[in-house]
Amino acid sequence: MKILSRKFYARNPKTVAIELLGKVIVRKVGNKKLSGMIVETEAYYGDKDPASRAYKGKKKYNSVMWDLPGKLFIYMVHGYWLLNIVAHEKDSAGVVLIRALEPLDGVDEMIKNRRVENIRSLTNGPGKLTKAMQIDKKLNGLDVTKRNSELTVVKSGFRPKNIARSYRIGVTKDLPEKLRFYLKGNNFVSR
DNA sequence: AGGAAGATCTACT
DNA sequence: GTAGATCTTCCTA
Repeated sequence: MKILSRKFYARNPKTVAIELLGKVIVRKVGNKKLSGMIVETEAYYGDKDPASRAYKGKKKYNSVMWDLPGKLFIYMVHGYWLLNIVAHEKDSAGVVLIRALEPLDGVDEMIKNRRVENIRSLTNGPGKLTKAMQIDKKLNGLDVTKRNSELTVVKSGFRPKNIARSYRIGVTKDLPEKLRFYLKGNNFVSR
């Protein structure tokens, strides 16, 4: 399957968030392959977005938000790592948060990582999928457009329809715009 | 030193 | 379905 190019991410975060639905995240751990289809995303802007990590300006921990589109931005909230992909037009900041996946390859391995039996609760939340796929701070800044990366995003045969949108989840200061996108009816969306 | 943060789990009504 | 405890950085004072 074809890896998404840098150009794909070099657009408005909202556009990228919508188009990432139905794509597949491939995580390589040693010789094991874990993968899952993206079923839920949220868009975050730069300094105009009070919920964004970029809102208060460039800091050491968030500087990758201004970096090349297609890089990973990973940070900790309430004890969980959250997976974001940098997406923005030239000279700005922005990311797309990956909120939920539908597991494809390596389900056994994910069950081991998560210590749950229920497939449905394996990756149906932003903190859960990072644990299932062994994603943490070490992958911050990783370029997902390179074929040999430990984590890549590829096209798939899925043609998502029934895309629904809502306000972002858990955000204390949201924008007056619906920036969460998910596949309606999919069993793996977070709520 | 103290607190907030894009969440999750558990234990209930 | 909601409520409360707890999770681990990084920020602010």
